[in-house]
Amino acid sequence: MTAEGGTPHGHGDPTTEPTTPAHRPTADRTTSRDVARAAGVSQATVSLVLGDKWRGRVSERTADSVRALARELGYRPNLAARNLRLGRTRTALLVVPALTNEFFARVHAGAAHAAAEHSVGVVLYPSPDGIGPARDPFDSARAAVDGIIASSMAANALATLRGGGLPLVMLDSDPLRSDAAATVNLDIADGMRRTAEHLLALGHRRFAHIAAGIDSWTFHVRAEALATAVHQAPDATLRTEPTALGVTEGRAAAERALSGPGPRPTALVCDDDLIAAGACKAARRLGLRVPDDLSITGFDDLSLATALEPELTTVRLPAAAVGEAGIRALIAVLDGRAPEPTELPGELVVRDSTAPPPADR
Amino acid sequence: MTAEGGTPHGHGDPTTEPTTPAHRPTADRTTSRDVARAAGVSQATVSLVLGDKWRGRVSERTADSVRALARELGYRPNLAARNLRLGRTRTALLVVPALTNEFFARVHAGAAHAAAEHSVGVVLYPSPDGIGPARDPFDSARAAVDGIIASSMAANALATLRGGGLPLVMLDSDPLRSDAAATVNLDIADGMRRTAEHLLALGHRRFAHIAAGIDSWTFHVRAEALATAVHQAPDATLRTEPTALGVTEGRAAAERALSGPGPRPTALVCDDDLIAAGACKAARRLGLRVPDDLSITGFDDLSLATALEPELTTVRLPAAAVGEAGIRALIAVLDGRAPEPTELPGELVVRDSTAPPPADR
DNA sequence: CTGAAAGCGCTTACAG
DNA sequence: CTGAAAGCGCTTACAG
Repeated sequence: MTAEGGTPHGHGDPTTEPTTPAHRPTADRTTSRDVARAAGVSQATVSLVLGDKWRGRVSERTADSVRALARELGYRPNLAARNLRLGRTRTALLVVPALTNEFFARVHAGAAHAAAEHSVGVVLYPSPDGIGPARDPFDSARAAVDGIIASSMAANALATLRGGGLPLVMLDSDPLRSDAAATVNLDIADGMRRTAEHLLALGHRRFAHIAAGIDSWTFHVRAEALATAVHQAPDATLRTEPTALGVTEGRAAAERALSGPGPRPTALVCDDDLIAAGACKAARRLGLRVPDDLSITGFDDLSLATALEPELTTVRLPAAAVGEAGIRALIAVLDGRAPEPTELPGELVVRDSTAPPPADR
Repeated sequence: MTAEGGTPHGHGDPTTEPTTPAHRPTADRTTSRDVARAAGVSQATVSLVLGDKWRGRVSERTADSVRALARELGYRPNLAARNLRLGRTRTALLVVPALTNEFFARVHAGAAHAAAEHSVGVVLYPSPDGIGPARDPFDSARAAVDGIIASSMAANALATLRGGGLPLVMLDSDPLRSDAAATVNLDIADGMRRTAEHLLALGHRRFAHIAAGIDSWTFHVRAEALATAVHQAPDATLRTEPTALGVTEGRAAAERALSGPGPRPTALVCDDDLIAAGACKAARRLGLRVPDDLSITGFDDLSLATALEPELTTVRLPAAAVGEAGIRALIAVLDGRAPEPTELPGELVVRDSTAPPPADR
């Protein structure tokens, strides 16, 4: 298996070009040596010119001719060779629970964007089991990387990641309990607090938390912040209904919350927008109007939030900014600089899925 | 910038270990040489044992000790060196228009899954401009790859991709006009035909196509197939309203289609689920009930399709299977085998957004 | 059963 | 202003 597949060798002019040795694993790709030969200069000169380090060391004329020949011959530097020589790859591994979740797709987009600005590559490793530890990111991604950025990983997923001895940047993870080289935090607690205060101000007192049943920092914080904020109102009640992430699962959990014993909650606080979408469906099934009979909030502000009707009140999380900050922090670490600790705010976006509870109308 | 950041060197035992040369770009990572030295064997033996090619060539005892030492020292092979030596990377570059579109996230998931089974890595390159040509995927992704898989690219995006001289597999693209090494097709036309026939059978005659205004094969086919199928009914009419991909954009286009001159269409055929979600919002704004007053169909069957109310009638595209087939085709090409041409079917999923037109009720 | 050697393609001191 | 040489860490014939 070579890069060019089964194509037979087809050397240039065998009379001017010395015969290559029999063992030739990399097929017929143009190398810097080929360019050097064509230009009548040394390999070093080619490297200097193409690496833009030639000023004052190579004549303008030579540089021009090298560049022309390189283009003509379709020369592309062999990255494996460069990486080996340089001892670094300028590539970061981004580990996320699942890319089909738009939040992580945005984190990736932000990371890729920031990385491109610094001529750094991003290799993605979506943890196969949704959340949870990748068995071996190094084996599976197979990429040579300089460092790792991991987002929103479950608590027990860290060990595997630290195995490589590579610098690790944690995103949306416990800033205290991490031995990461840097962290990028989201002020999740503040977002949840604002949500609760918004609902309390509307008059809600009976809350249900449709909570992602995932053992990760980001969801623990949501639960705690919600409980703390709700109980500021002495007469407020809060029950919790755990669910997997997803519309169907969220619907089932919301149905349980709405049809359980005791007085029905008037506000469903959901741990993300997918769950909230499910909660909206549950409400409709039970004949409850949103927001007239029931208020529902989400988290993340995915595109789903405005695709729904009514549009979701939710906490906007700057996912792309998280990815960008992650890359910047990693680059700082790799450059031996101290990364500036980052905490990104969320923003409560009030839309049409929240209103005063029915009793108050 | 080294892999370990600013940490100072900290060699093992300097009395037993010869001093390393001054220039040491790759910090203090354990190499196969270190393992060999520790085990008292040659580097070759380490390579053989760890590459599982030792049977009959190295004693069981030696192999065991090498493995133990490798683990103990935390040895990880330098991929750059291996890639250079082998002349291949076992890595594929996946180029998609935008990862925040769930369809492509699923294509990636399928590709990553199939790739992992074959110990192949996938590096992702989301085209920055949404659709359209990546400026230079090789520079930006910076990964050394053996081949490229590109999905649903605009017609003019191909040239850049072929620049590398690497084998190219095209997904969801024109099977005829491609000089790719292999293609994986989706039977888009059939899906659109079934959609039209479903609506015709319900009694619809006035159609509007809310069409993605993107110059790519996949959308051209949708337009053609719809027009052909609709015009099987001699009294059917079809107007087209172009839009960018997205909920907001789809809503605006649907509003234009619904409030244009002439009799109002009774069915809105949308080029994807996001546009359809926008169309649903447009209907509600105009006081039209879906599906009683207006039928709406989508394409893709994203999770959005069932998050909406009513749930969307749409064409399910096997996105993950597309990604898987892409990887398999690329591996076949790289191995010098002829890839089996693949055409994956779509499936019309009838849900609650389509019904007979109001006149027939 | 094991080791010494070559070489993948690149970049960077170093010598002229 | 330019070239010859070394070496990154690996794998694979090849020689014993």
